[in-house]
Amino acid sequence: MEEAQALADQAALLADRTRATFCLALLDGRAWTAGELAREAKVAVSTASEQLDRLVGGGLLTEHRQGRHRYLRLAGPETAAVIEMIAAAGKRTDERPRTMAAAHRQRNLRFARTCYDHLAGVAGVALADGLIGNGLIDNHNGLVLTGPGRTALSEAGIETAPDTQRPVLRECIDWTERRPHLAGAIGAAICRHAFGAGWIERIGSGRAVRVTPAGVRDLERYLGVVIDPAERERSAAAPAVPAGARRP
Amino acid sequence: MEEAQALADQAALLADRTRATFCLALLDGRAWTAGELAREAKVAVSTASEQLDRLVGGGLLTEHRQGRHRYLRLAGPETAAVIEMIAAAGKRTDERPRTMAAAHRQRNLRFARTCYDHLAGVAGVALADGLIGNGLIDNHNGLVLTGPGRTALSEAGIETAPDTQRPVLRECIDWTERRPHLAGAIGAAICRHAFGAGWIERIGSGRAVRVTPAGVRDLERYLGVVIDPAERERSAAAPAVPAGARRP
DNA sequence: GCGACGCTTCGTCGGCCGCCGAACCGTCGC
DNA sequence: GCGACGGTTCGGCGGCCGACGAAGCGTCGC
Repeated sequence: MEEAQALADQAALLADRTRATFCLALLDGRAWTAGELAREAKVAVSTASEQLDRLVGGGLLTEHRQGRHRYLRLAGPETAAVIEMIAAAGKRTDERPRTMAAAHRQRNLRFARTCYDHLAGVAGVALADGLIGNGLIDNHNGLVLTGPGRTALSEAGIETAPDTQRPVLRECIDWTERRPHLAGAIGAAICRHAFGAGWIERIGSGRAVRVTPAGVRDLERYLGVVIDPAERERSAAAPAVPAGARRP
Repeated sequence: MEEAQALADQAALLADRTRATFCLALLDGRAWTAGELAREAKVAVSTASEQLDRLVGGGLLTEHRQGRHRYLRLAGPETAAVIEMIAAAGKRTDERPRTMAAAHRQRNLRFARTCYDHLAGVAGVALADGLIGNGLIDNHNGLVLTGPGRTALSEAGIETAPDTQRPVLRECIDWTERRPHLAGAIGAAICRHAFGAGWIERIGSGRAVRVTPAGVRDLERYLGVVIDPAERERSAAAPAVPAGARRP
């Protein structure tokens, strides 16, 4: 009944190419202006303005007006997770890239990217595995930063005091790797610091990032995590995951 | 670009009251016929037939034709998770039930229900917590059934051999409790056996289930898990969870 | 065989929705 | 002040999409 209507309304927010483009762009966790988003989606600013109203009204986006600018960002990490999940569900058919440039772009994206406000991809998963293997993070009862972990992060210059009431550390399933990586306040702090310290930098305007030599060095030095850039070359093909447990 | 189109197409499958009704009904994990679904959504069978084509074509549903019947079910656990996630995202405004009957229904649903093919709700979370506390399930490195756990489940009559290649045991965030419960092949096996052995039974035609006295007894006897039916009375109000980490 | 039944296909209608351009409003810079 | 600029509002257009009924097809039961 009206529960169905609510579900339909919620889904309808993403069921449009223009609005979907907005949300995918905003998945990088940054705030965009209305005009930037209009250009990104190649629509008139008037169109963008109306569609953004709907997304804000539906609770997917939050806005922040400042002067003559209207800044928009995703409402929160859960929103980003929903969008990633639906997008991943549509990726059943792991289509192969058609051109060399596309293959190159896909390889970059698979290797390292931002997932809303934290790190994902092969490198993101490796980081999570490394910190758990090191004992800097304990996964015995949920994910918890250990004493040594807190020390190591502090020494690396990463703030470990949660500034909000969001979960400090939580898993986020990576929908290309199908493995968990680090989200939550700490995950975001690590990502923020990695940008600030030049450990990673964006490739072009998308969500793909590159791990810099300094990043490889400092990640090993401070966190004891080894990221092998050569791994990037091997992150080409999709793992052949069946499209859900089919039943006869 | 076309990634946005794919996302929009995927979301569009759910962005319709009729199709949403179908999917919500199918969340119970059972197979429904096309006619049943048409009646559920109060549309002509011709309409249902067409919409079901789209859902099957989009990969959300699988069909199974037998005689003059067309059985439909959700394509898999991931699909159910996506649907639950979007529905939960729309539930931001935790509206209070208006009538006594609605409050009663909500209480039942919050206490125990099926989440596609496994158990959720307060009871589902309690089951997960209990098995982990008991040491029957180990959560040190993902969720793994321990030796004693395998023995206990066998003695209870629950098959522990995975029959498919789906993850044996995995967490599934419960979107009313915001706590993990047991999904995966084992989670489904437990649920299946709980129905078969009369531990739980459906209330009406929805997803709500009741834990029978026999269920309470056997869950404690075989699995060492205590489910307190009185807890049902306290599962009325929604926990006041903020609608995502808003940013200033 | 025959009707009853479950489902599908087709044609059609109505409404919603996304898009644009034009006009307008507020902000910024000189 | 003025123009430039970002954004919003409004009216209108076009297309898509979901709804239905009627006709048709295959299956089941007698």
